[in-house]
Amino acid sequence: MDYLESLNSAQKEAAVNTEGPSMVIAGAGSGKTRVLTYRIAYLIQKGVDPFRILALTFTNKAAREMKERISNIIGSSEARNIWMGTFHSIFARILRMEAEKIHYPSNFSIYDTQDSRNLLKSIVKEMGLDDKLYKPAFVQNRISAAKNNLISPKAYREHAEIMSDDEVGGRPKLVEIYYEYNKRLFKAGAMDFDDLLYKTNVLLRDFPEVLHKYQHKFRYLLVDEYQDTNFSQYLIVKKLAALNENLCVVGDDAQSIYGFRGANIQNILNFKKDYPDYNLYKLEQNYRSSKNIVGAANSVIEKNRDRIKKDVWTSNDEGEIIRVVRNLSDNEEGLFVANDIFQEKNNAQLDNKSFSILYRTNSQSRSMEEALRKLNIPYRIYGGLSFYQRKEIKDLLAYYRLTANPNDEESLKRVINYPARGIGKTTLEKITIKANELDRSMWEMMTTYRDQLDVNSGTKTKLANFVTMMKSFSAQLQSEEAAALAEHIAKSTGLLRELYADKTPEGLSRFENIQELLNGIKEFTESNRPEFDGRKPTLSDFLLDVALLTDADQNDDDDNKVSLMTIHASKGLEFPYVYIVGLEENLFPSQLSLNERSELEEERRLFYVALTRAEKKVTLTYAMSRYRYGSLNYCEPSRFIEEIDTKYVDLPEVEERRPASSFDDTPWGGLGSGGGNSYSRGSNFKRKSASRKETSGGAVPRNLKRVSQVPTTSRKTIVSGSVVVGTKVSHAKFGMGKVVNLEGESPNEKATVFFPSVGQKQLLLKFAKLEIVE
DNA sequence: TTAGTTCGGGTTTTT
DNA sequence: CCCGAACTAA
Repeated sequence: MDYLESLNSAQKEAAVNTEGPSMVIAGAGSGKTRVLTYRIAYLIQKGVDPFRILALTFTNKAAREMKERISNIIGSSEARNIWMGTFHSIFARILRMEAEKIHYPSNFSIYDTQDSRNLLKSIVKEMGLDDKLYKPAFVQNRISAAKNNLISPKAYREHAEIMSDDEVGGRPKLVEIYYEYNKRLFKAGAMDFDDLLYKTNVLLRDFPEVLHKYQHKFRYLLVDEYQDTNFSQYLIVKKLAALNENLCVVGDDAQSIYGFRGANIQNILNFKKDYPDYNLYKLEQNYRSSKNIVGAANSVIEKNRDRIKKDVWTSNDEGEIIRVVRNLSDNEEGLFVANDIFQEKNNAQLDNKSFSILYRTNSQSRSMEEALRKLNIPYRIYGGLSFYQRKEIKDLLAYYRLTANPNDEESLKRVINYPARGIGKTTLEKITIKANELDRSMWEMMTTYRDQLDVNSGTKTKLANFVTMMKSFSAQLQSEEAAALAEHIAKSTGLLRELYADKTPEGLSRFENIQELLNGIKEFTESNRPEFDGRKPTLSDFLLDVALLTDADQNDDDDNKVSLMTIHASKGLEFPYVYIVGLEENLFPSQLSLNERSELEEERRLFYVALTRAEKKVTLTYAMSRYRYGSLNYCEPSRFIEEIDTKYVDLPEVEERRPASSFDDTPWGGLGSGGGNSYSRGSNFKRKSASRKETSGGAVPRNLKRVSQVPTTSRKTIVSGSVVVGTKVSHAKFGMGKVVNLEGESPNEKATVFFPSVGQKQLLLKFAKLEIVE
């Protein structure tokens, strides 16, 4: 077991003390995954049966990679037998096996966020409630929070505080929606994401023999990213670990970024209470990042009040100082980043995969993508609209789900008239109403109780045809292999034909996506995973797998690409060069976090996570204006920038009297022209932020201030209307040029100007202080 | 019933 | 800006 020698003493202690409860508090980049990997490898080499190890990870990809590493260490494929995966996928598997105990079909459907939102929408409508008040997203969050805290509809009604919250908010009927929502899920044989954990708790609570079975089965429990577990998950772990208490949780309170999803840092603090004689291991040496990055990250996280004291340090090089780059607009921010990556790549002969661009919201990826495409830099976006959320994929999957579980209402509604079969809204409405009346599922109304439907005979025939088709699929569920049945369904429903007929580029790509899905199913059918015990996987096995896939789980054949993702998605990853973009007030930190200290602190932890992804170099960027809701907004730099201890960071110079000089920071300004970007440790920057604290109100007055500033400084410069195509102008940096085009409306007029020295540039008139030459 | 259009409203992060 | 709901015409 010489592999253990590569660990430092704290890591090694954490890896080899396998008995009893232990908690590993692991600073960013401190080799947490290594400890977890080695600990499991060590267990197996000591003779523990892999089937008796349960390891809960944050993504399925993390699980897959860890299994691979363990296999390499122990030199056998035994590792594949470990129960390793996300909470959701592991317990979905267990629920499948135990489903009938809680009166669910073993083929229960898993509703994703969209499905459950649609269901809520129809419930609100059916109950005749105002959907402005009972917004589906709001209702969904409220119910999700309840479920994550194991509050049943009944407990919800009896909870005075919750009920009065709803009352005050003008939503007294929320609890009724919750009741109905659960009822409908049950009737549809479906669970939402939260149910997978909730129902597991019910199962372990109401069936002692089941609890005992799994307590005995799982002799060793490991939980990664413990800081991101919610109460529901906490309780599952506590129950399963109660017998052997061989529980190891690993986490870092400073990286807790899923509070919005019910994650509770208290779980880390409670550990002490639940297991008083636990072992605590602190991993504080960072192996990932340079001294500058570690120092910067530490100086930021110190600003949080709620935290466990930790002293993360590194013996790595000093490294490069953190850059802050200001840009005029979101598009120019993208151009800057793309140009900068291009340059860094050439200077140091680096791979694309050394770079990562991190942002707060998915919508920010667009300007980055466009700029990268312009320079032909290959990139890959993680997250956003994932493959499995695309319409055509969801449509086909809905057929599969309906085949496995005909009561699945959301799937039924999705496909009953796609491709068009003449079963329209009216018919569907009639079925729903009657189904609610008789307390039956829609499917039952279309089969057993079809006579009771008040529809004309033509429609009845159409319904009967649909039912016959679906029944024929269901009949083949057990006999046919997943891949064969999947293809059969795609063809005989007419869905494939429909997409094939569409020759638009989008249609083409939709068709390709379907092919890709079918290929994926084929691959799945041929994989022979231990959980199938040698039997061939069916379509419903595939569905379980697919419902819980994360986008991060997607593999890419060619992985030498720049990575683009949200900071949330970057958790656990590392890159030599990291660009954190959009560092603006109201974006990062998010506008919605500004009212609560706890939420602002979560944003700060998010920033901490972003910084600590980097090994060598961090570049922070922000834009002075950004398109949001389709219109231009002015932005202030994020408070997080100035929270970094100034010795680790280079701030841009801000010349207050000449805002247009920010052109110095534009990509073309910096590109090639060496000293173009002049930064100093910005005292101006500081001064500005001080004034911000005085107006401690919201964003609005600040933005107004910024806008009104502009005209007062534009005496000699071009104002709207004073320039036409052909006008000769002069720019402080680019020299003489000629206007070749004008677009946009005042005050956002954009001029395309040709400069002999640098070529064509797009300039916003109100920023670029152009002087008219003739 | 369908397809095509307009209109209004909403946008954090994710299993 | 992008989506879905509502409306309109065939």
